[in-house]
Amino acid sequence: MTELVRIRRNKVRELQKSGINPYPYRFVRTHHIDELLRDFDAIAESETVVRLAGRVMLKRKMGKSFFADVRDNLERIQIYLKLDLVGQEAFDLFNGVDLGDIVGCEGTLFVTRMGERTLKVTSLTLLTKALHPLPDKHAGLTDIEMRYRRRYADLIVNPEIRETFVKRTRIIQAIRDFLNKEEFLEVETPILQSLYGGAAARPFKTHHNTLDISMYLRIADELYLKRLIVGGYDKVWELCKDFRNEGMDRLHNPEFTMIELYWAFADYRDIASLFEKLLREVVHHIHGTYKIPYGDHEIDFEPPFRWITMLESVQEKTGVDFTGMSFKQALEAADGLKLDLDQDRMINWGKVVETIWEATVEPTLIQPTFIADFPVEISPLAKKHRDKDNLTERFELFIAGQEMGNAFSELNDPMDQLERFLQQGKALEAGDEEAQPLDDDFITALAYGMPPTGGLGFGIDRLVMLLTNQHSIRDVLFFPQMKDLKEGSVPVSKILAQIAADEADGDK
RNA sequence: GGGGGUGUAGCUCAGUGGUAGAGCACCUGCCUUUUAAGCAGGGUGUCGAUGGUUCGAUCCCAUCCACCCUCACCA
Repeated sequence: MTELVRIRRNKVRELQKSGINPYPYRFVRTHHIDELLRDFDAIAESETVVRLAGRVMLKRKMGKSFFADVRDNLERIQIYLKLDLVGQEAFDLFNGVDLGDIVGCEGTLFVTRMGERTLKVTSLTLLTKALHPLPDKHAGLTDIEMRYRRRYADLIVNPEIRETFVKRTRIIQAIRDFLNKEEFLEVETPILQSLYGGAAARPFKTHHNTLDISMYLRIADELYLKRLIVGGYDKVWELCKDFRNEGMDRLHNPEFTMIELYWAFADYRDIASLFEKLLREVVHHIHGTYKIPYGDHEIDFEPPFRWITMLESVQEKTGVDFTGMSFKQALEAADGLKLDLDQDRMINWGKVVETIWEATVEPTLIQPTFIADFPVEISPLAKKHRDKDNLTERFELFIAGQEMGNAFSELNDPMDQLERFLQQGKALEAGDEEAQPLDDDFITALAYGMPPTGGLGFGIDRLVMLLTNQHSIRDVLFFPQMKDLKEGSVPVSKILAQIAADEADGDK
């Protein structure tokens, strides 16, 4: 490794000695490569002189000429460079070019004997010398750890994965366009908070030196957006980076992105219609159709999505209707189902229903399905159902067996909300690190009166996974969280420092 | 946290209780329409780390580190 870098570094020094800057400032392009390929015949026929820039990915020497593949943002093209045409200086320059170097080329287009569309170079500029060798030219970079740790290298040699991230951006843009059209106001609320809330999760804690107070990275922006509804905004939303100090796996990264939106004077049915419409538009915008592949499945986003209550769905799968049962009756009924259930979790009627639902219904929800009317015990931020005892006005949307959104008719009774905070406070004192602390100012806001409001939160990372057919959150994040490398790794900077030291010695 | 797997050259990977291998990359030479260009020559390595067993360990054992899968946890 050191030897490979040293060879390239020596080329840099040789260039500098002969007055060539291996890291120049600017190169004016006339075309991107995709544009050249699109209008190839016309540009070739008119012998227009074009200028392109990109990274050298392949290089073939043929005596007094070279062929090379150059890639820019979107496309690759072959360049042809021969001594007669470019002169000895440029020929020698290109002879020293390594795979991974970035070059600028000027020339005209032609088609080779083998039928390859090619740029005949008349002038060559080295734009950046790469000191680090590129991964193998055809095996590429497959080591998943290296792909996450050095995403830039992954993006260089696996250009198809760039598509996933472009789609991610387009998905967010489509959502933003939709919400703008629906007259939702995009807002920004604090990420750094002196008090966290709005979800059950352990926060990341930090310290503000000047104020000498503890601060937290937000775990949700719910409580701030609701304050804005109190303040009189009708429809607000935020693209929010949230941070949760919890386990990591295929579906969880400590830093992730959600969208939360709140809509005054609306209830959870209004939210469901809005969400359905939003997904329909986004899916169509990205795929041009409503049917998309995900793993072995084909997901059909053609609305309306199925709407079924949690209790109905349980009855459908188990034949048992838990409606109106006492806690004891529910436990007995659960026992009769002969499922392998975690008994410790089933501490009340709502938990029994949820546990059975998770075991029997959740994995079967492949096509978009709204599960509605959750038990009140497991829905502390949702308003009680207007007609049904022990239930709340809440839904979650499931697609491909994964939760894709969570919505309520929001709880806006300050007395009720205070009680729930006090309960949470007890849990916090008892050692439940995920319990929510009392947010006095939020209670104050509710005391001023929050109109009836529907709210929705949905994870962007998971939506992107769904729409790009990816199965790990790390594949839709440019830079997923990784542990630092300690033993056994030799940082590139150490190699460069060694070479710098050797050069200093040599110059004496 | 439990279970399973992986870690060898810049990259992709073989392999062995006795001085470490291939392809590509890289270096030297030849080749002016090649294309995974070709031909001739050259191994550039902390075998993830630390201990142990052994005359001798990359290999066997222990501990640790990183990553992946899975279960548990998860408003």
